[in-house]
Amino acid sequence: MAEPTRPMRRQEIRRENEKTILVAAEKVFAEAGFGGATMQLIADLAGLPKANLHYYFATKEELYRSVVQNIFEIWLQAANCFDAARGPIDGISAYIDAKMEISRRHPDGSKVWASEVMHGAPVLQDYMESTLREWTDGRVEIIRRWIEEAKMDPVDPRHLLYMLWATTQHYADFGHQIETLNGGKPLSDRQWREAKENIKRVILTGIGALPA
Amino acid sequence: MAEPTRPMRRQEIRRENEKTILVAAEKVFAEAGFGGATMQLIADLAGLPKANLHYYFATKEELYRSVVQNIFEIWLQAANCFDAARGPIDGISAYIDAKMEISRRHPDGSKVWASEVMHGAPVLQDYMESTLREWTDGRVEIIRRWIEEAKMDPVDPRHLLYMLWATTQHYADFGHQIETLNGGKPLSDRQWREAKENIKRVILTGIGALPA
DNA sequence: TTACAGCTTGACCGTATGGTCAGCTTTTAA
DNA sequence: TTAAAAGCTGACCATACGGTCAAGCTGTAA
Repeated sequence: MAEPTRPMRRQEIRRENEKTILVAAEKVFAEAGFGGATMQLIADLAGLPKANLHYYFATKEELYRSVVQNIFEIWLQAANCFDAARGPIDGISAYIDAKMEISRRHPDGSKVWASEVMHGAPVLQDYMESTLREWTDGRVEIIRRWIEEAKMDPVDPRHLLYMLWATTQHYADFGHQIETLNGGKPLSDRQWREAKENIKRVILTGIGALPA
Repeated sequence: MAEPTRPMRRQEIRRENEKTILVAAEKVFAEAGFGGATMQLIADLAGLPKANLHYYFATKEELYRSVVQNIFEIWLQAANCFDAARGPIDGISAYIDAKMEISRRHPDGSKVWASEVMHGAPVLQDYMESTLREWTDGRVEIIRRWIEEAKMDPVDPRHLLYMLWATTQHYADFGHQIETLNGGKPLSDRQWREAKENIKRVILTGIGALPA
């Protein structure tokens, strides 16, 4: 755009094209599902010939796997909020904020992830049985400690985690439904803030971390 | 099975075949998504020739629409729990029970519904803009009254509803993830009961309907 | 018994899709 | 300057899919 056809570095070309393709793919996979997505659709959205996609990603499955792994990384990063926290108020608040931000900024990625899990996690089974399980076990331990230290009521840590996942993820996966019920308009900044505050208040109060 | 080829009534034939096809279709759509599902797969699972499916359901879209409408009916029925209730404890408890029962008994239907909404509700848009909106507005009004009557804290009714939907639906849509984290085994009767109780306690306490 | 309507199905068709490839252009490094 | 490596792409292919249809079968009602 700026410079008239400055020669691109190999590295740049690769990085840029892979990025372009991944962004397009994420959107198409989110909108149509794996089965409904076509390489042609992704290529059109990326503004590249279909054969070019196959140069960077040998198969549709490989491209899909890349998209799913990408969002999984983001998802795991949000996990860190949990660690440094001194108690449930800090930790869970930060986690809800982080997950809601993901739902807002990466709704397509969230949908792809949800779709993947819903269909039995054909490509992510390994991750789920290793990384995800470890992560979950770690947080369960943290929550258990909070309960021992009387920082919250004795709530089953796993079901609490599911509740956090479900509630935050819902704003991405069911965003269309929420939008429809919101008069066809996306949630405003204010509404997102209210959503976060409601979730935090109900859950933190519900587990006895905040005074009722 | 019982009688050796007793001649079937026309009505019976139709009802039975439609039922068989719908059951098979629900499963295949849930597992593969609309795009990934094939009429052949559904036919095989139903134990009928593919051409026979097209006799009862002209197109894949029509079959899909029937499946989605079916689950939507069930979904709406659970709504009634809300109505007769005298307060949030009764109403929300019953609703959580009903929705969790749906997640347990109709996980495939739940997934199809989730998938449909995630992909922008191409066939259900009308329902969402009429039936679902009316239903939602009605419950919002009920919750608002409960708040006025000081039966619960002033929580935003919409975000509370989303929380109920999300949390209960999660056990169907992300059932595979939950199962994986449960050591590869489905939740037991006891675990389902614990799930329900945890959700109820956290939410009802969180909205100030139960004493902390 | 018969004639008709509804049900069944193997064979078939057009199309769209994932994937391939040969030949071209551009970058790179010596 | 040059030759190899990397990137690009139009044309092509085999397959699988949704859908059709004509011919046969079966329940129904007179």
